[in-house]
Amino acid sequence: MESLGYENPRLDAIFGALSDPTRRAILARLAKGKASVNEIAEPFPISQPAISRHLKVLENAGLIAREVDEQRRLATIKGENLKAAAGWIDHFSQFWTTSFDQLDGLLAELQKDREDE
Amino acid sequence: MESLGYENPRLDAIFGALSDPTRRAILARLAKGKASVNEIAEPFPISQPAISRHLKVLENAGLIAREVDEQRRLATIKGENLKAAAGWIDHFSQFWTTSFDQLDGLLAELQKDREDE
DNA sequence: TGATTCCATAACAGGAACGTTATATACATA
DNA sequence: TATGTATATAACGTTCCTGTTATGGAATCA
Repeated sequence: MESLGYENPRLDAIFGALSDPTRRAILARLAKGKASVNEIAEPFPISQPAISRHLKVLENAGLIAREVDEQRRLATIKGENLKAAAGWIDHFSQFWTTSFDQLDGLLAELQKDREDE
Repeated sequence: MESLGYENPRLDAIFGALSDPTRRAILARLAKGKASVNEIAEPFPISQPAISRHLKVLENAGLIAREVDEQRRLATIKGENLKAAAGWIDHFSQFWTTSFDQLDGLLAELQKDREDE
């Protein structure tokens, strides 16, 4: 099962990628379908190299995949790693929405995850 | 309804706060209940001022609240803003449902929680 | 009062992040 | 072949982030 221990570089990268408004907007754009770098860059007031680097950050976080189409590089959304982020949040959100009775079980689960590392 | 536009400083702060493993661990600790700064700092190999600053980052992101108890400053989890992050992810996850199969139920639950507010 | 505990803030250093412009590379086309 | 288009990378500067040590303030206790 998914690790939820102290250190988790994958979550670092995912949340770090999501913390930038340009990158969130890029993901929003890609949610409508794959797009080339220039198509992605068009609405933003920053340079093309800056966009290329944002794309690399998203790629390193596993949030997008890239493919080659002639001289263009198309980017597509990759949902799996975003699921990891949603899963982390959801996991903890349970602590604030469930009764204290169930808290112990959830805590035991967390503890187990940490020990799995 | 919640804004999902290009810029959203609140999401910047929330995702930025979550991108650090120490801060995620602090939230995990606080999920077990309120704690003082020293109690929070105890398991970490970093100095108390460093912990104090992490707490300030979490507070600025609206992820924790603080209260005074004699000479101690207790911190508690504050779920609302974390739901904003979950909501952002959830919103876009609609487009990638293929890879979100097993999370659908949980996300629906989250959605319900948000509507209850 | 004086000492101790708990926590915050200031000042600083090292490195990461994000932007820029300039340039290189690869493919497409005339 | 020469040229234009699409994208990546290099080099650089500025700002932000995270840690440190030193210190200050408030509450507690001897």
